[in-house]
Amino acid sequence: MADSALTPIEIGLTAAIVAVEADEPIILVTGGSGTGATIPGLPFGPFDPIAHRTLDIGLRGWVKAQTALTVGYVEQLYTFGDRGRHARPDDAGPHMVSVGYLALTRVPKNVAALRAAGAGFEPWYRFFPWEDWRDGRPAILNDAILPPLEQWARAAGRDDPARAGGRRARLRLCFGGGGSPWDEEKVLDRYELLYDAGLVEEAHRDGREAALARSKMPVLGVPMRYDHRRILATAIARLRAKLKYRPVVFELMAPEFSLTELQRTVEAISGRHLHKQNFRRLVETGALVEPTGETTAATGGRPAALFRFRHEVMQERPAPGLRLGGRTS
Amino acid sequence: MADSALTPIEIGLTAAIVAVEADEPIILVTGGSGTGATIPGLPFGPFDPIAHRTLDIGLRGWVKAQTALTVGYVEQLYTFGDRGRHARPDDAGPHMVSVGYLALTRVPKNVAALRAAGAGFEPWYRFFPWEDWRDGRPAILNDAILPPLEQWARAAGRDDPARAGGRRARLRLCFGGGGSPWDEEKVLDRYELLYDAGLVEEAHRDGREAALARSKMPVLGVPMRYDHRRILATAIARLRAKLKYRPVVFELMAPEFSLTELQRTVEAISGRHLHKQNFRRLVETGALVEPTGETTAATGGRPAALFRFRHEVMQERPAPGLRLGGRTS
DNA sequence: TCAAAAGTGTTATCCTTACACCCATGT
DNA sequence: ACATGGGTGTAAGGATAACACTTTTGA
Repeated sequence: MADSALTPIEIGLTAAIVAVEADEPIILVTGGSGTGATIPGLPFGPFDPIAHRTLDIGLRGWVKAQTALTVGYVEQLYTFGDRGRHARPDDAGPHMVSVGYLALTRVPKNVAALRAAGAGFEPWYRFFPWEDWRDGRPAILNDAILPPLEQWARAAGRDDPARAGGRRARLRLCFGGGGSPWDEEKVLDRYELLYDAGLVEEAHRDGREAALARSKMPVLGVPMRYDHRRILATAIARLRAKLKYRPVVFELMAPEFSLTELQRTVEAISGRHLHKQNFRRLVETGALVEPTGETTAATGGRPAALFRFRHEVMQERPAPGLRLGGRTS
Repeated sequence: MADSALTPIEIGLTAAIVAVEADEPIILVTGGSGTGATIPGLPFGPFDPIAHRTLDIGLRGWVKAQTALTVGYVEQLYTFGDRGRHARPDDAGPHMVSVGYLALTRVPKNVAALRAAGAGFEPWYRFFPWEDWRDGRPAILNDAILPPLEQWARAAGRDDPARAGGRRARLRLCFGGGGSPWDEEKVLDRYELLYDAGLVEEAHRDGREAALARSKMPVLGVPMRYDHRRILATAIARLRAKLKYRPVVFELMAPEFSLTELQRTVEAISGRHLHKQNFRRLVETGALVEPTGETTAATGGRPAALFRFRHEVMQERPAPGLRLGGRTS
């Protein structure tokens, strides 16, 4: 309980750097599909306590130095000290703790610099295809996810009926069904359930091949290095939640935008459709934006009025966000 | 962006271990008032990646070993890598990153064991007297907090009027007034504001004595070692928020309790009064508890019916908590 | 003149808030 | 009998969810 000698460990800062382009949320990955054969991962950098006073400053430091991106909003997500999760059981290398971060940015002009560094932006729904409900319930759920999950729940019942019930309840809470609605914020819970059920490649890699090999299931979504997909799941969940009570969307928008563009961006992140009128009322009654007076030549149809974010709201109201209510629309 | 050598750092796990006794939230502190002359701090232990697979397991490990407490709920709060915050500028010791945790427990029987270890439970409002609104607005706000804070906001206006406006807005958002209500969840924001204004001892210690010495202000609340009070503020804020959408209160209750006891506990944590009928309806419509059939000989007055937590809710509904609405009652 | 997207007005419903009153026990 | 805390029914107000329709441009 008092001071004692602490074990030396290395600390890495892992970032989910998010932007939105063409109504698609994208994240910066290294070693992705475009750049080579290696499995994609999130960018990360070491934390050097001598050069940087705080973890946040350290993160901004290496991101700026290595990617030439200007990240605005930065938020710490979670700290993982997992051995036996992203490390192999026989791994005897130096121990590492990684601090996960969410960072928001605008889509950059000079993608060339990133490509040179072996990095690029990828749509995040490649890694989580079941999270995009904008065109209705994704087919992958009924085709490839729920059947093996239900089998996984049943499988526990052979020895222990109560455990099967617990698994079924967990399944229902995470993936909806049986009265429970789909909750777009439970991204991490769903990923962890798939991990536990051995349906994502990472579970295999971490030594759970038993479950995976036994069922010969197709692996769901594009896997990532270490536990980076878990960090990305945390980032998506946090961003989806934060949208509702902090005006963070605007970090992802151009300085001027139409209300439909704003709605499309919110929909892209939260992965579901929103009711147009209600969305507009929320934005309006929240006094989150102000008209610039300009209009834009639309992609077709009537030109849209342009708006900009009212920075003042942050000093006016306690929780200025888009309190998107319950279900779909 | 790729792998590179990481700086070795030590990692400490710092825990805010919370219980509630006699309608008072208490936390475990080391070196507190009862035990000696040293300044109180939160208990902490090293993280040993060899002995423990994850950070959470590591925390449970040393808490169990050193305090003989059974902590139920455990939640990671935040990771601080601050130099220049809890360390002195001239500090050249080994660098340390501390991971803050919130842990909930029942009040223990054998306090003797804790005392022997130089630890004990203290009411958390000693460290944050302005956070307890159960007997109405605390006098300390008007007496000792708001006047110097307003002066601090005005002081910035001499060179830079806009900055004074920003400070005033921040003050209003954190401490209410001018239409903004008091938000009991902004515990951390308030502490950080007081820190920035030089009104807590920790700011002095960290090298901000200028502001403090200039105004010769009385120091607010009992200070703590390092940045432990900041971690405690984070813990209180998180717990107050979590109450509303997760049934965490029950970790702090005896297995059987009356509804008034439950309400008193929630009030103790959130630091404000609740409307009796509304509270009961919330508990009832939430189906969070079930009657045991027993009653208890009350402290006076009619005997109260006893209830127990319905563990099943966690498998039934998505976010089972006490959705305590807006203002006071 | 027609397609395509922008933009608006209104109503039913639920949830939150607040009120005021009755009950059972110990002294 | 009365003080003390336990326990309940019900109405007003506001926020949310859902509805269908008009307007303005480019092809």
